Amino acid sequence: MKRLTLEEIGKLSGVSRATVSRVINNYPHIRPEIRERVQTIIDQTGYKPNVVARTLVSNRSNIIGLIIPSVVQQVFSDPYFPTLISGIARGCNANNLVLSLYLFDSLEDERNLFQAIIGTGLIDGLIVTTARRNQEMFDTLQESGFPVVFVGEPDDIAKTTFIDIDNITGGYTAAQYLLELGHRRIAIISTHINRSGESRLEGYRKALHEYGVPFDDHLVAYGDFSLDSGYSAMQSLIPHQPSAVFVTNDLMALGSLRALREAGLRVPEDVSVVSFDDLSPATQADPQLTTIRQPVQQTGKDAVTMLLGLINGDVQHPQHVFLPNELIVRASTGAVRSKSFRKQQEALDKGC
Amino acid sequence: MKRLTLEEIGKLSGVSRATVSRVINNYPHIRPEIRERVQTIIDQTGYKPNVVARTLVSNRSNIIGLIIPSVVQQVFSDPYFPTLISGIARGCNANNLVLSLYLFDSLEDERNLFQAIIGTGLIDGLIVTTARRNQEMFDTLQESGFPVVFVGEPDDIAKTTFIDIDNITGGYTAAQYLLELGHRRIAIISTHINRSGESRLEGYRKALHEYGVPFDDHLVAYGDFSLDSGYSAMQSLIPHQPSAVFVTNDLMALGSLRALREAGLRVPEDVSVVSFDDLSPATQADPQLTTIRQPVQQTGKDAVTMLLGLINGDVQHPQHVFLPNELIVRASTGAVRSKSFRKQQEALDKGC
DNA sequence: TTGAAAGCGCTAACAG
DNA sequence: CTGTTAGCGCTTTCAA
Repeated sequence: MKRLTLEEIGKLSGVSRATVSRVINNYPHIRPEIRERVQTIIDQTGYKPNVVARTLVSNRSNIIGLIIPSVVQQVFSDPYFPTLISGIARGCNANNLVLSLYLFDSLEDERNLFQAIIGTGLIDGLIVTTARRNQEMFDTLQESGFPVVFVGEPDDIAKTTFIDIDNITGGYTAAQYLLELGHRRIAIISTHINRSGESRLEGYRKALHEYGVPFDDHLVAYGDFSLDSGYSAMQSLIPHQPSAVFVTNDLMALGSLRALREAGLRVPEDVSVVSFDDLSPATQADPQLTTIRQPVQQTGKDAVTMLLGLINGDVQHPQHVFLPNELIVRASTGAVRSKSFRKQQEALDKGC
Repeated sequence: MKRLTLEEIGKLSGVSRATVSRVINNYPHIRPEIRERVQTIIDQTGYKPNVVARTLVSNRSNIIGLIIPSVVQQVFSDPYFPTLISGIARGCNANNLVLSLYLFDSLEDERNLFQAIIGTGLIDGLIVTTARRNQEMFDTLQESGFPVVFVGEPDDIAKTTFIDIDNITGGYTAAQYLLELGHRRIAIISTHINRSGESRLEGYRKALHEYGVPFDDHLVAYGDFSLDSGYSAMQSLIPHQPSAVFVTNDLMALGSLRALREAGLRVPEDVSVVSFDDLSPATQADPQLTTIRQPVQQTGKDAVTMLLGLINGDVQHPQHVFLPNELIVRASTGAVRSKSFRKQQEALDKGC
């Protein structure tokens, strides 16, 4: 199957290659019969323009890159990234963009490949997730002046265009819900691996403050968004007897649930659990999780739109977008129970 | 940040652009001092060759595409695909390849985009998963003569190059294990959505046959690899009182577990469950699943190697690779219990 | 060992 | 409305 060229299509239809090009690009001023003749030949031969040649002259490849700066293996243990990717893919499909995916095995790979991406003319722009802090990449990116949209609030907001959900409000809502249920000993499992997790903690503190509940360091633990880290964090929290815990993503909540179960604590009878994300683990869990739903797909889709705006130059640069989130109540939360009530309950249980 | 060209680097170093090109491509016969001089300029200026121009002339983009022919939303509910993607990404990194990801919202998208991919010179080859049967795409692909590696056994093996695990043996191992535990009423939840699922069923039948256990239609149900479908399938199986069930992927096993729990059946005391994949749901489940581990990452990595061989022409075309799999025993399986034993147990339970 | 020149397939002035 | 022409930035003969 030899590839045809514009020139050949031109010859076949008795016109110049320029005219064929015009037909293909829907240039208006062409004699209808010529347009038709050329189109027929194109259809018959199954000719397709060479996008590489087109890219070379137009300086637009219509390819955008997605960088997830994390070690490959970790990326997909959390359904967050797959979901984000599918949102981005949606956005690409809607805008005739091709998506290139850059995942890395090592930080060295990351550095190398990253250098190979920018300034080679292959891609028009980049979406970068703030999965993990990486100041070096961040700086290189900023200096390059290359069109980039970050997904997730970066540390250095000033000159960055990014999209994220409103993490502070999300954290606030979660804590507020527990407070309204009467909980006062509310633990939190947060993270330091990116800014978004810290913002959720900030929202939690804000809610506590507004309800006059003192912030207690003993009730704060940190993980890295993985199931195992949630498990360990919960174990460290249990001795401090929280009546509720806000876990800043679903996967860590799954780990918390396991730790609680192993400690003989029931959810939600003994401890209420609110998590964050509302991805598949939330409904796969037992009990199903009360959680803050964030529109991950939408985030990805909007990131594409923003990037396209940046590339086309019709969107001004440092632009910040925050998407809303909402509380989804399921089975892992309940009203606080008094100590005496719990005692009663235990007695009852022993009666069996 | 204006992009430099070969010509300009040449001017800066006082040589022709051809020489600069040779330096960059490690052409051997260059005077060392010239090479050094040019290299210095390249380093100082941070010059990077335009990969698009290079692709145009060399007819090699070093981009490969990954097509997952499924509706976007469904793709990522199963960790199988994310894991596969990460394996493929690994393979790409190891071979200096860029990965383009094609996901679709609708079958129409699928057709359009698919047409737009092949024969445009952008990508060198394609990895296609047989997530779902799609004869039309399959045929187009075959006719095109384009380098393609399928992941997962296709229906039409003859002229196809593909990689898969040995599903028949996997199914056989699962069933055999249950048979050795003494189970005779072994149900199966399989699927029709691709050949791999059917092969697992075939292995199951083979084991039953070898152990002289008659195949019972009532003990066979089908799903689509989703959690919900596993849930429904298990519900339809429960009335036929299997003592064990072989579920052909982890996600459906999660659904089965839920159905069993709701029916008041304990795992593994009342029903043993063996699943397939050994991806994250297997260890997130309660009890953790006995399952057939398939090397999904490796499959992806090897698929890249195969594709590269096809592209370079140093691998002959219809090539079939089957990767091994192994049984991982966890907590969801146990020896069969006699009816009388079960009765006793129930009596005991009631004593509480 | 190096340079000049042709050309990959396309778009976009510029004429006519 | 259409053809001619000049590149886009690179690789690769072909000479020198």
